[in-house]
Amino acid sequence: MAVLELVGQKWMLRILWELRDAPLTFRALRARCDNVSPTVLNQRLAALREAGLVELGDDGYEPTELCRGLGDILLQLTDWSRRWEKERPAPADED
Amino acid sequence: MAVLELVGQKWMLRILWELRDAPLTFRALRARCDNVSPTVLNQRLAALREAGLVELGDDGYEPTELCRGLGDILLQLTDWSRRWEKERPAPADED
DNA sequence: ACCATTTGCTACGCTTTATGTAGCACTCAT
DNA sequence: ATGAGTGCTACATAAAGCGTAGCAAATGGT
Repeated sequence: MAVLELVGQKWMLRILWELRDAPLTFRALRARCDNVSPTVLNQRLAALREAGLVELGDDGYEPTELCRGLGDILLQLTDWSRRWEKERPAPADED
Repeated sequence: MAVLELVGQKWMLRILWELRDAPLTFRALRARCDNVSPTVLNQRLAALREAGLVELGDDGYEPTELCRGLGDILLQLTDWSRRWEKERPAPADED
């Protein structure tokens, strides 16, 4: 299950999520991702580009056709997330 | 998108994936996850339990009802993964 | 040509997180 | 009591991430 290793890395899901509907420049994407350090962002984008999931176009980074299916799944994930946040036990205060 | 932070942590997707159809003991789960260090596994399981997604039953750790929907999404993710592995550009050799 | 702005991206020192091994406390069967 | 299984923790080391600063190239304005 190679995708779990790729997409299970920190920031990966977030990055793909932020690119879901419009291209973003490196800096804009960084801003969307809570100003993740450019070092990590670059590493992730490099991995995503090598995997053929993201490409750098004229308007910034955008998901490739290959990535569309993943986008749908991410949408379902966030749908599920909303339901989960309503039903989950503890309101997520840390200790 | 709180779920992205929870589930985007290292090993999280893998853990949920390994628990997809049968309960696993702490040690068995650890073995399935490439012998991830017990420190991290315990941290992740604690987070998943606090989130109400996983519980410790008589036969080991298992996803809760709340988690079922997520399981379906994970299945789709692995479906997508199989397609992706056929069509992706580089055969994933590291450098 | 010159300057300011924006682009993608890298370098560096520091903190956080993960790893790997060992082992504790507990339960249960023998 | 012994041995094997359980969940989980401690500790030192290695890896990953963070935050800030800044570089080189491209763009637009004067």
